[in-house]
Amino acid sequence: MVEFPYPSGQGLHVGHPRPYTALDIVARKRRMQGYNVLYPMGWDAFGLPTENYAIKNKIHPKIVTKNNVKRFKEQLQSLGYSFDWDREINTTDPEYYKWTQWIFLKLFKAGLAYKKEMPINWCTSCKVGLANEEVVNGVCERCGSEVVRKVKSEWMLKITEYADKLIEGLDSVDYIEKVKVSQKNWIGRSEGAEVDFTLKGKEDKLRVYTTRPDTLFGATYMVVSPEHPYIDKYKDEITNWDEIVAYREMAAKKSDFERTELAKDKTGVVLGGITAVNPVNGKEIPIWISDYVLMTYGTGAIMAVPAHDDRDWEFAKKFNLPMIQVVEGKDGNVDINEAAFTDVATGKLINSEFLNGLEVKDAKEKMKDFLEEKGIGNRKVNYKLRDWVFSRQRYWGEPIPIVNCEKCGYVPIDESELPLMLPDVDSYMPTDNGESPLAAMTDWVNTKCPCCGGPAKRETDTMPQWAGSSWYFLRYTDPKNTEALASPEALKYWLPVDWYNGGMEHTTLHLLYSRFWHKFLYDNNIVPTPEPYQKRTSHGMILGENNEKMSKSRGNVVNPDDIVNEFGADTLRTYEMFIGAFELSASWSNDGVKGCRRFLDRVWKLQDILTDEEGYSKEMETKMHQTIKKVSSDFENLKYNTAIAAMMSLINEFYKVGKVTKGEFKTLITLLNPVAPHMTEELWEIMGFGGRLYQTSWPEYDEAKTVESTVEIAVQINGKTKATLAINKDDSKDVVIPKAKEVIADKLTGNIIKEIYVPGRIVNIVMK
RNA sequence: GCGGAUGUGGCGGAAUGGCAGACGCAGCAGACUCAAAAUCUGCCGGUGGUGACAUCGUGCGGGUUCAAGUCCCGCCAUCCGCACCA
Repeated sequence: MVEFPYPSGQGLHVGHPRPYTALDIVARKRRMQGYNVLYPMGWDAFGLPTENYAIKNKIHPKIVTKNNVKRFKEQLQSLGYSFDWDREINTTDPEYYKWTQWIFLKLFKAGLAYKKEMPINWCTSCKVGLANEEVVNGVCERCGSEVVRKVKSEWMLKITEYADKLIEGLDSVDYIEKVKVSQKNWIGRSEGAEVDFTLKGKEDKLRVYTTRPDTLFGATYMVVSPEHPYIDKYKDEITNWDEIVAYREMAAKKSDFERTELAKDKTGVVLGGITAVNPVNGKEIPIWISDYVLMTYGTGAIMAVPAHDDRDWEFAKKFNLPMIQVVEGKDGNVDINEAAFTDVATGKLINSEFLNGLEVKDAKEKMKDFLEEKGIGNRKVNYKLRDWVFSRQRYWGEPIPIVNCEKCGYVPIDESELPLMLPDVDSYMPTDNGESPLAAMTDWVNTKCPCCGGPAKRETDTMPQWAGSSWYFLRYTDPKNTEALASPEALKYWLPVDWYNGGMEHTTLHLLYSRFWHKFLYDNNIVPTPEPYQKRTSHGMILGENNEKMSKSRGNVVNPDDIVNEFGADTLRTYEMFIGAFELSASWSNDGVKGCRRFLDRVWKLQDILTDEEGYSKEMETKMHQTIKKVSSDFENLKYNTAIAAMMSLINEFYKVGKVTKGEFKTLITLLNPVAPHMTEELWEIMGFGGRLYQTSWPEYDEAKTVESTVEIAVQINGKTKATLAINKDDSKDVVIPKAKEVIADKLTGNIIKEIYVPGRIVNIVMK
C-alpha cells in the first residue's frame, strides 16, 4: 500500500509517481510469482485547501473534490498503475465517513474522546485550531501564517493512554529504523520520580518531577512555571507580588514560539516570602518563577540542580545561585564552575549521605526506593506526547456525531443515525469568533437530545483531516460493506498491511495516529491485529533541476503529464526508478529522462537482432541467471536503480554479441514488465508469446548457473594491483599462486613474506 | 543543544573488507547525412609519459589489516527532524 493522496487542484506532482511506481513494481512482480496482491488507491479528500479554493471561487467543496479526484485518477491511470480501482475509496463519501464517525463514537464511549477548555494553536489565516504537530516553527504548517494561543473548548483524543503500547508495538514491526526512532522521540517516554518538597510553615507540598532523583542532595533552589496554581493560592503571602504579576504578564504575552524557540536566555523572579524545604536533608531553599519551566509537562515545577543540569546551571549563573556538586567524574577533574556535569554513564555520587560512592544508575534506584519508603515521593513515567486536539472549526470535514444537552451533557448520537451528514450550507466561510461555519445553521444545530428528548445542540466542530486517513486501509479490504467498516473475514484475510510506503513527514502525524486508532480497535475486537502495518518504508523527495524543492515560486516544477506526453509513461516510470537511491532525495534531470527513453528504445530494437539459435554461449547463460537474480532481489529491496542498471548492462551485452535469442528476449521483457508495463506487453504480443505478459510467471534462476566458471582476478603486490589473471574458479591456491607469480615475474624483486589467495577474488603477494 | 541521514569523476550514482567509479547523463572524436537531429562506434578521475606504465585519488586527521569508500577512534561540512520535556 502507498499513502493515498490528497487530491489537490494542482493535479499530480512529479513526486507522486516515485513511491507509486516503486510499489507497483513490487505488486506486479509478486502477482507474477503467484501472490494475491491487493494494491489499492483512494482519496484523502477532506481538508483545508479544497475548502479555501471553494470559498475563493464560490464552488462547493463537494464539486471541487469531485473535479480534483477525476483529474488525479486520469493522471494515475495514464501511468499504468495496477491499482484495484474496484476498491477505490474517498474519505468524503458519507458511506465512508459514516465509519469514521462510528469509530469516534467508540472512542467517546470508551472515554478516550473528551472535551476540554484549553489554549489551542489558532491559525490566524485559516481561522482554525491546529494540533501541536501542525504548528511548525511557530507558524501554520499549511499556510505559513502566524499561530496564536486561543482558549477554546475542544474535542481531544487520549492518545497518551496508548503511549506505552505505541512504543512497545514498534518491536514487533519491520519499519525503517529512522521511523521507529522518531516515533519514540515524539512519544518521549522518560522514567523518573515525583518528589514532594515541603513549603516552609505550610501544609501544602510542592511536587516536582525529575529524571535525576540521584541528585536530590544537589538541589539548591526550585522553579515553578508562571502558570503554577500555587502562585495565586499564596498571593497574600508573596512579598513581591507586583514583580510577579509583571513577570507573568510578560511571559503570557510571548507566543509559544518566542517562549521556546527564541528565549534561550533565562529570565525569572524569586518568590518573596515563600521557601521550600528539601525533604532529604531539611535544607531551606528559595522558589523562583521562570518560563523555562512549562506548566504542560510534569508538575509544572522543578527542583533545580545547577551542578548537573545545563538549564539550571545557566539560570544559577545568571542569578548567582549556589551550586552543590553531588556527582564526581571518573577522573575527579570535573569543574562545575565551567559547565554542568551531566554525564550519567561515568559519574559517582558525592556529598549525598547514603548515596555516596554509588554510580548514577544505582543511586537513582536507591533514591527512588528511599522516597517511596519515606512517603515523600514515588516512581513516575512521563511523556512528551500530548493528547490529540481533534476539533476543527471548519466546514469541509466529518461532523462530530455528538449532541450537547443542557441536562445530559455531551451525548453521542445513536449509531443508527450515522452517517451524520454534512449539511449543505450557503456560506462555509470560517468565522473570526472561532465558531465553525456549521454553527450558523440553526435548523441543523438545534436538535433533540438522544438521551432525554429535550432540546439540544449539535456539535459544530468537524474532525481534522487525519481522521479519515487513520483507518482507510481497513476499508480497502471490504469497501462496499454497509453493515460494518469491513467484515471480520476480509480483515482477517488481508491484515496487517504487509508493506506500507509513505513520506517521512507523516511519521509523527498520520503514522502515529493511525497506529493509535488501530490499537484501540484491536483492544475492542474490531480488528484482528495489534499493528496495522507490518513493514514501513519511506521514499525521498524529488527536487527540481536546481537541487531545490520544487515549487511554483521557484519555477522549477515538472509536470508529469508533460513527460508522459513527450516520452511516454514507461519512460517516466523507468526514470523515476533509475534516478537514485529510493530513500534519498533526488534532483530531476531532463537529460536523465532522455537516457531512459533511449534505453527503452534499445530494448524495442532488440527485435532487429533476434536469432533462432538458443543456448549458444555459457557466458550469456551466466549473465542471464545473474540478471534474474539481481533484478528479483533488487526489486524487493528498494534498489530499483541498480535493477535497471543490470538490465541496461544485459542489453549492452546483447548488442555486443550482436544477437539475442527469443528465450533471452522473453526473460528480459518479463523482468522489465513491472517497470515498463506498456511497452513490454506490446512486445510480448508482437512476439506471439501467447496470453498476457502480466499474467505470466516471474523468471526463475539457478544459483549454480550464476557463477562464472572462469574469472579474472587481480594480482597484487603489497595490496597494489599489478596485473590481472584469468583462472578457473575452482583452481586451488597451489595452482593460482604460481600462475600469478608468472604474470608479475619481473616485479618480484624482494623477499616474499606472505602469499594470499582469496578464491575467485584476488592474489596478494606481500614483499619486503 | 539532542536525534537521524549524507559526503565518491563535470553531473546522477555503483561497489558481501578484495582490481574504486558498474549503469546512466554530459563532453570529445569518428561513421551515416548536402546538413542537422536521431542512430551507431570509440574515448572519457587528476598528474607525468608517444606508449606499455608510473603515481595520486572516495570530506579531514589518526588507527586496525596482507588489503579500507567499506571496520575503529577523533574532527569538519551539508541536509532533515526535534527542541528549555526537568
